[in-house]
Amino acid sequence: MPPGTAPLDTGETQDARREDPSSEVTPGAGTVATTAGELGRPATIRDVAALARVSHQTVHRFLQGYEGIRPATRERVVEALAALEYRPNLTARSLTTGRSMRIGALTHELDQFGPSKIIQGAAQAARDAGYVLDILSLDMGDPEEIDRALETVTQHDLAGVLALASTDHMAQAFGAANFRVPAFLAGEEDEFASDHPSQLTSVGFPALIDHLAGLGHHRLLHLAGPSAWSAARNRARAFETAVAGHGLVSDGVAHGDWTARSGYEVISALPSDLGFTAIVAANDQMALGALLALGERGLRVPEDISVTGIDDIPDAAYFSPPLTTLRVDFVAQGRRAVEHLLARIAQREPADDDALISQLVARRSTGAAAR
Amino acid sequence: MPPGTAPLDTGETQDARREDPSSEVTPGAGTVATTAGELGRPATIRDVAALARVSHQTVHRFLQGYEGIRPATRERVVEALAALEYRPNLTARSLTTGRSMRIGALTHELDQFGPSKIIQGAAQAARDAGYVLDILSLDMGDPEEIDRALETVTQHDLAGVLALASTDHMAQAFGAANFRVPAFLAGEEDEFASDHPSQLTSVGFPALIDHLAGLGHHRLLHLAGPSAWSAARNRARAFETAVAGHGLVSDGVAHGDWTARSGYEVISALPSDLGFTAIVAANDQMALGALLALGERGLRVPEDISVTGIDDIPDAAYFSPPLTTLRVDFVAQGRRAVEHLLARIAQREPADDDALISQLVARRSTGAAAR
DNA sequence: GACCAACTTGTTACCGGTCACATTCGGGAT
DNA sequence: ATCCCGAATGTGACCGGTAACAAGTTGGTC
Repeated sequence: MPPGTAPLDTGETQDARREDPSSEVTPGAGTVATTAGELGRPATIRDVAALARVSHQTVHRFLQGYEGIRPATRERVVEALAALEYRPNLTARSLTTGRSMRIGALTHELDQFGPSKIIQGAAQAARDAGYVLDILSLDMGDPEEIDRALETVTQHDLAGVLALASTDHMAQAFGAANFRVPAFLAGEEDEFASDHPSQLTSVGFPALIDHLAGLGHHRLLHLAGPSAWSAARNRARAFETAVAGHGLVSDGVAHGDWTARSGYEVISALPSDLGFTAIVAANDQMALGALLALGERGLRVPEDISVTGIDDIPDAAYFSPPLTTLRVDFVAQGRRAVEHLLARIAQREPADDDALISQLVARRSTGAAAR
Repeated sequence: MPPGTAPLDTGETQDARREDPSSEVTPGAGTVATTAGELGRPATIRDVAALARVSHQTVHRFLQGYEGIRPATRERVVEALAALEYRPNLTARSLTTGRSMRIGALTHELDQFGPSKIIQGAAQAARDAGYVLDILSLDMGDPEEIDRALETVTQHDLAGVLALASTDHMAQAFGAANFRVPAFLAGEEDEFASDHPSQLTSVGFPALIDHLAGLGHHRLLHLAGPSAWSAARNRARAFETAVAGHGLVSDGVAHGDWTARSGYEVISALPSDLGFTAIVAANDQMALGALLALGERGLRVPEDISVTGIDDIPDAAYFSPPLTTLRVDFVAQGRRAVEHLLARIAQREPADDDALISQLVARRSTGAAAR
């Protein structure tokens, strides 16, 4: 279903008004009493009250779901509400209550699979709880960017802030920040650790290494992400742990920057005599680059060498060959982060969550070790 | 630089307060006069005024950049502002002014390359203009989703709404909606049309077809997107036009759904005797699927058949083989959409924009036509 | 029919900026 | 010194909800 693309147009425009003089207006009933949908200011609670010939407070009570309103009164309110197409002004509401129903999400690299999926999950969870997720996508690289974002955040009164930090730099900046509202600083979900509650080897990083070991691989190369990323470190650590646990040999760690290009370059630069028989890339993109580099070196995958990724991006199933990888549930991570934040906002303990466990997805990029 | 992934953590938390009793408090100067960063209510304009021994209006004037404030007075205000760590309350501001500095962006499929890049550009442009972009990612498929989103939009008073419609369904829903604020409904940027102002054949869709023609290809297959997407129709139309313009033969149009899977399945399902020598996919993902399917059919790319995509997603350069494609500037599209909206909000004419022209990126997936 | 409690409804003030208007201040001219 | 005028500053109301409290109704009881 998902499209690969969705660009924009020359721009149809539309006006923010509508002709619909379907309702009656009480003549002289206050300043406004505009007809529904007219271009004038939207109806307020007092306009509704005037039309219904009650006090604004009665309208307010109705909107709050208060039961003790006489049926006759209630009916007039309902009618006025409909006639004026009343919509509560959330700005005014949050000014008095001091609470808003908006959560700010500070993130970056939104064009990447992981972050965007996390945001998707977070947006879902927020919406389910009646909140709106305001996404503030930071442009890293600009050092002032974070400061400006924080400034923004503190001004738009938010119910809470979700700070999605991927790198140490961001984590540090967020950690030092004074958001003035409940904040939840989320970093890397360490779901690859082998000391996980679940001892199953059929899932998670151990499953991946187990899979490779079962195919006869002994020497493995880890193609890691940049070490400033907690995700990269966690994955590298999980790799080492799992390798050691299986009595295999790590042939060292090469560092890329998550991109396919870096995977390509790292593998291309390797000396001609590869000591390992399998490459465990820290994400699918780098695995993609590795596949290309291996092909150019005349090595077949998986006959000569096996390659695995992490994430299971949608395209991974259609690489040449289709990539064996660990599926990560980013959406759940985003949802969980919001739930934690909501708990914090409500000043209650967050629900214990199940461990997120990545799933091994075996495809054709892994095969029996050569010779 | 971009990461392939960025998951979350077990959740470091942080409190929204800070110990910093660095500033002096005027004893008894009003109700508040809290020390900076304390957990009490944030300082208001009146708190600042009390501390500076001026009226709230003077503080207001200062904040507005009013020049006519006596130096001595000004200094007291500046000090009070700093001491109390004053931050304007944008909620209160927009309540009175009736204007907010927030733009809502209705979109969907945010996990896809095109949409996320568009949003990135839109967020940039919005920020440059001092606005914040509130991203409302819709979950298509749920028919009520759009209605709820519209409800949300009308309640959170926004300066304007950017409706990014990819499909006819969404365009229709947005078109029928009453946003009550300036709105800009953006659809597919038709940058592939061959009747474009620019007659250059070195860019855009004609360049792609020209490239293929130059390699000796005569019969081409278009692997199109779902026809409910305006982008799919535009690209298909541009394909037909360009093909006709070069005296080539279109071998028909096959429809996918933008995914690699659909590209794979469509190409796999083709009869064994392919009449064409090149596949022009409407996006890179489908081209990826096509590459895999062709490989499985024993066809080499580009020796036996050439394949092209559209978008130039970052991974396309590392497909096996690297994909010849048209690079589309989604970021610019997003930026442009926001600029149009801002013009509409300011009730001025939008600046004429240059035509967006996709660039041919020739890589190794295209080669001389077989035989 | 009077009286009281419970139920309905209304009144007023407030949130934190902004706006329109009023008032006070300061310095030059007389 | 006095007067005047523009510059500087202050006052009060308002935006659209919400909250606290007050007032008006209703119904039941004696």
